This record gives sequence, structure tokens and C-alpha cells, in this order.
Amino acid sequence: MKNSIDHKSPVPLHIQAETALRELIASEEYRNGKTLPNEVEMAKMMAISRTTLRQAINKLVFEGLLVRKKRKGTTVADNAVSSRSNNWLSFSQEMKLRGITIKNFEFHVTWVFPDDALANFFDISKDRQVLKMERVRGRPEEPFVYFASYFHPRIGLTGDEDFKRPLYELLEQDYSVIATLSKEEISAKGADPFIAEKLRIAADSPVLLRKRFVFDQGDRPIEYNLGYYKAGSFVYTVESRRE
Amino acid sequence: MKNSIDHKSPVPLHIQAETALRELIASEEYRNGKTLPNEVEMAKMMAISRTTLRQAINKLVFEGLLVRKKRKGTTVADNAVSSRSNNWLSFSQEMKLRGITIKNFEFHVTWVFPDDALANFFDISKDRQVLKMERVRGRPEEPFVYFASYFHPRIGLTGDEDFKRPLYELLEQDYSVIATLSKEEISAKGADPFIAEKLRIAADSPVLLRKRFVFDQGDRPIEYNLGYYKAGSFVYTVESRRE
DNA sequence: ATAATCAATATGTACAAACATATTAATATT
DNA sequence: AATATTAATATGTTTGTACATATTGATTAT
Repeated sequence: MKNSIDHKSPVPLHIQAETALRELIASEEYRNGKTLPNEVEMAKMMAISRTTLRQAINKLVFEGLLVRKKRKGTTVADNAVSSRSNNWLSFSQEMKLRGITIKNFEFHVTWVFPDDALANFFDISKDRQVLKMERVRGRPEEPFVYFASYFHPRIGLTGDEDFKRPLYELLEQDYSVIATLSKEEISAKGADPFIAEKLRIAADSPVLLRKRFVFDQGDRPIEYNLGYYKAGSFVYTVESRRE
Repeated sequence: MKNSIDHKSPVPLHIQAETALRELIASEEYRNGKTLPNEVEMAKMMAISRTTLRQAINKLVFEGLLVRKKRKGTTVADNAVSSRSNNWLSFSQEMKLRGITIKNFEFHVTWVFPDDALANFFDISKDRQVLKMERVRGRPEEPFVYFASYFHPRIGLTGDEDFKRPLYELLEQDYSVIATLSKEEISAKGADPFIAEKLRIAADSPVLLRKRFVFDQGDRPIEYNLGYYKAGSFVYTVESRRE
């Protein structure tokens, strides 16, 4: 990385520093526990003040990507992929943040009739078809999550949309649907044969099941999402404070 | 709030400022959209530098509690009291709510040396002993959760306390320790032989692992809690709202 | 009256300079 | 050899200062 900072650029130095750090984080060596250069040195390398550098580091520490230790230095957090409850990062963003490149394969879109639970959640009759989207993500030889999403017919999705775009961007820009509320249920269970096959694991292996009920501004249901994560590949983090 | 900052206190000024701001945020007027005093003024009021004040504000902005606007000023975010619905119910309360009656059996208290992770979290050296409390809950013939709790030596627990009382009540009333912040990590994994035996299930059966890091008002670590739930016996629910 | 200009005001960015503190590692002391 | 002291080194805290930038509101020119 050395001197990736451009003092003439209109983008703020601490933002540039942040970006540079994100690249470092993505790199193999630093993700394996190697402590990054100390602040004074780094600041010198980047030719910015320590205060400015610290501004960048702080942000990443807050995001949980970096960990500081008194005399030891700063290192990349070793957590697996985690999700912060409060921020609304999309899946792809979350991953990019950590420098993990993942592919979307086994992408599949169909129309299906809802079961009781889904019809109930969407508040529609069981003969109304809904769009179902299935995805397997990870590296093809080592997938780590299987998603099944169902979208409320009210939205008007046809199934021909460009699903390579971030989902919530698509909904917001093309359909004026803004996801604002999400209720999640997280539990553990054994993989049934179907899921086991999708994730390339043995049946009954432990998986984390994450159900998401997504609502728009008017608290109307818009999406029902099931995510089956291979054990160990996903840690759900929640922070709560009482007054 | 005016001058709630004590320059002689050992607690850092920006932390004190943060606390003061949290109080402001909690107050009725500011939650109704009133913009708080501008930075220069506030800094003067608190008798700290603007930089230090900004450190505090930044944290709260990161947390999504405050919103800054260029010429307008800083205001409390609409969703401010957001993470409230997050359960600060104690375990027993939670269960009573669900109409489940459970027993506490295999209750066990010991002193142990912390491993790296624990020593690190508690910020103590590895030769400091900590109090460990183990519990199995459920019906004896069908347990559904195994807990292991570790308490920070700073609290002063002796191990002879009446642990039949609700834990947080005991800490609050007898030790003036008030749990305010909790960070949880939820993941799925296969039960190792020890856990499998405790829960009366086969090894490698799926369990939900819930790690809780509990902090007091000053963000000091007070408890580390591991809960292994038999698959299907526990569903973790989270609600989050944006904007 | 409307549009363009300018000033005021808030946050945003950036630096340099100290001193504090915790922890490890080296050294000296018992 | 075990313990206490000290030094080195990293992050942590805090201030003072300066200029940049975006936006609102008032002023001025069309």
C-alpha cells in the first residue's frame, strides 16, 4: 500500500486512509493476525498526521473490523462474517467490507404458491402466486449459505429484473419499496437432506437458520427470507443497552 | 446538564461528555427534534475542547443516536431509543413469559484460571482466578440449556452468595454492579462430548451457542456468559428499524 | 418579483504537540 | 533463581489552532 494517499485529491485524507486500511484488512497476511504498523509509522508512510490516521482507524474499530491492544498494536479482528443488528448493510456490502469475495451461484427464480405461514405473513390467499428467489453463496466448492426469498406480489416484481444489482437498491429505485423494519429469528437446527445437498455437508450437520421478516415504511410485509448458514460461517452479533 | 464534567475524575473527558450527551438524548425536548447547542458552545459549557467533544459526538453518530447536518446542527435521530425492544429480560422472566416452568439443576460454582480469550475480555492477567458458575436448566430428564458464566474479580463475588436469587438483582443490590450493555454473538455448532453429555444429546448434534459479553455503566466488563441451547429449544429474535 | 450574490453559521478536515497509561521486555536486586 | 525495578513502546487522551465547505438567510442586482 505504502503511499496510496493523494493530498491533491478532493476526497478527504481520512477517507482515503480508511480505504487504504480496508485494502490492508482484505489482504491475506493481515487477516492472519499480523499486527499492522504502528500509528506513528503508518501516519508517516501515508504522509498524514496521526490524528487523521486515527480518525480512519477509529471508524474501522467501531465497525468491528480492527482491534486495538495497549502495547501490542492494532490487528484485524478474527471474527467470521458477522452481522451488526443496528446497521443495515446488505449482504454484499458486509462481505466487501471484510475483503471476502463471494460468488452468487445456483441462482434461481420461480413462481410458487405460498404455504400457510407465508400466506398468513403476506396476508394473501393461498392461490396467489409469489416470486421465489433462491441463491447459494460462497465459493462453488465450498458454499456457506443457502437463501430462499419470497416477495410480496404487491411489489410487482416480474422475475426478469437484474438481480445482480443489490436487492434493496433495486427495490428502492425501481419499485419505490423501502425496507425499514426487519424482524429476525435465529435458531440452530440439523440440515435436512435438501439443505445438506445445497451446502455440500452431511445431513443433520448443524446449521444456523435465520428467518427475516421484512417490512416497508408502512409496516407492510414485503419479503420473507430464509437463510441457512453452515455452522461456523456466520456469527450473529447483537448489542443492546438499557437505560 | 450544563457542567457535568469533572476534570479531576480519572474517567476520560470524552467519556464523560458521551455520558452527558446520552442524558441529553434521553430527555424529552431533544428527542422531539430540537437541535442541540452547537459544538463550540457546548465545548465551552463543558469546559473541554471542541476536539474532545467531537470525539464523544462521533461515537454517538456512529451508533446512530445523533445526526449531524451541515449548517443546521446536530439532532437526535428519530429512531433513537431504537434498540429498546431488545430483551433485557432475565432468563427466568423470559421463560415465565413463555409459560415454561424450568428447574435449575446441576448447579456448580468454582474458581478457575481464565483462558486467553477470557483474560483478554476481562483485561486481567491469566493468573488471576475468576469465579465460574455452571448451570443446567430444563427438566432433569430433558435439559435444554447449559450455561457457563464467568465473573470479573473486580466485583468481589465470593462464591458463597445465594445464587437462587435473580442474578442481576444480586449484583445490583449487594455489589452495586449494574449491567447496562450486552454484546451477544449467536452461532450454530455441533455439540462436543462435554456439552452433549450435559444436554443428554448425541455428540455433534446441532446446538445454538450464545455468547454474552456483559458490561456495566462505565463499559467495564463484568460477565462472560456461554449458553449452549439444544437445537429447537431456543429462538433468538431481533427487531431492527432504520431511518 | 425573481434571480443572483454574499455573508453568517454550523459542521468538516487537518495538523502539531504534549502528556498519560498500560504492557512487554530487559535489567537490576534480593 | 525469583522478584522487583526500570525502560521502551504502543495506544489513549487532550488541547489549541486554522482553514474548508455546505447551507441558510439576507442583500443586492436584474
